[in-house]
Amino acid sequence: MTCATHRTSELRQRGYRMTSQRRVILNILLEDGGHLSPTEVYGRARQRLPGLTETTVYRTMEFLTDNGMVQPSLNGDRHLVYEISGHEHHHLVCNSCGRDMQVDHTLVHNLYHQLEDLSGYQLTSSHLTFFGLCPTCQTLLQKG
Amino acid sequence: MTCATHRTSELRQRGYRMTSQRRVILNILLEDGGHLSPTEVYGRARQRLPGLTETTVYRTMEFLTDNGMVQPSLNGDRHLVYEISGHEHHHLVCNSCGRDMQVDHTLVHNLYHQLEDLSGYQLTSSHLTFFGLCPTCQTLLQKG
DNA sequence: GTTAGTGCAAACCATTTGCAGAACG
DNA sequence: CGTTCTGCAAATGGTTTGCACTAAC
Repeated sequence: MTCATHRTSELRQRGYRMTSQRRVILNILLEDGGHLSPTEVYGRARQRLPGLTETTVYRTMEFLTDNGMVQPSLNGDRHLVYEISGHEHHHLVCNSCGRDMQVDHTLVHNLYHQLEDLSGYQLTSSHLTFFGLCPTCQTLLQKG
Repeated sequence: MTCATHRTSELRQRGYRMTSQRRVILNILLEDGGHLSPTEVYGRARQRLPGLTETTVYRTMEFLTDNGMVQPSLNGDRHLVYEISGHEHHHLVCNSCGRDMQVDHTLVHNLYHQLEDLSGYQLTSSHLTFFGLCPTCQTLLQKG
């Protein structure tokens, strides 16, 4: 079963429909893998789907968010951006040198299950950033 | 040394000034402890400081963010909100209705230690947000 | 006195809404 | 066929900008 048909049936089960607009927007987010603003999504999607409107992009982003397929967040300019769900990446940032280490998602798995059990929520994604001092900066600070 | 004077000297060291506007806004965020939108901050701050403008609130929020004193994030409605830095509390947000549940920090404690052991980092703080569907919205979506 | 910061008013741009028609299943 | 979904156009509202004035130090 392909990615697209899987998502289609997922929507159908809930009484929604897979449209060309939703398919194109999903593919754009999948291909990019990063954060895109509604305007950026619109700019790319209209090339594949002339006649598409920004209104539809906004409504689609909200719809996909409600269905757990995309994830909203803020970019550095405090503007709304979206990324496809399922690409879990977490950050471990050094306050001193700014080094950013990726955190393996398997570490977070246990926490996920504990959270789901305790809250009743069905988790789809997360944004985790940890701040601290990396090993190098710890020794540098100790030397003074 | 009080909280306010500490922040004042912190700013002064960088060539900035502590103003009544910045002090009031910081206090409001400290007292609330939660997430406030620029409009909410404005609504509360103008009561203590008549004549304050929304422009100043926006500029102050950006300024405090750049100086690490407040933290921007998204609320459930995908709107920009701010909270004071240094409060260790984590979020569990429903993608559908926006309900936001607090996550007990003790849950995250284990993860902290695992991360420190594995990475060698010395953790100081974190910003954790989990997304998913709350129990209510899970049943609503299944009905369609 | 010098420079950072604020108020004001206007512009800007992202986002939302109502409604009629099109498309999906 | 019925309901969901989209396009259109217009309104809304959050956010930004330029400039003259005020206040911090």
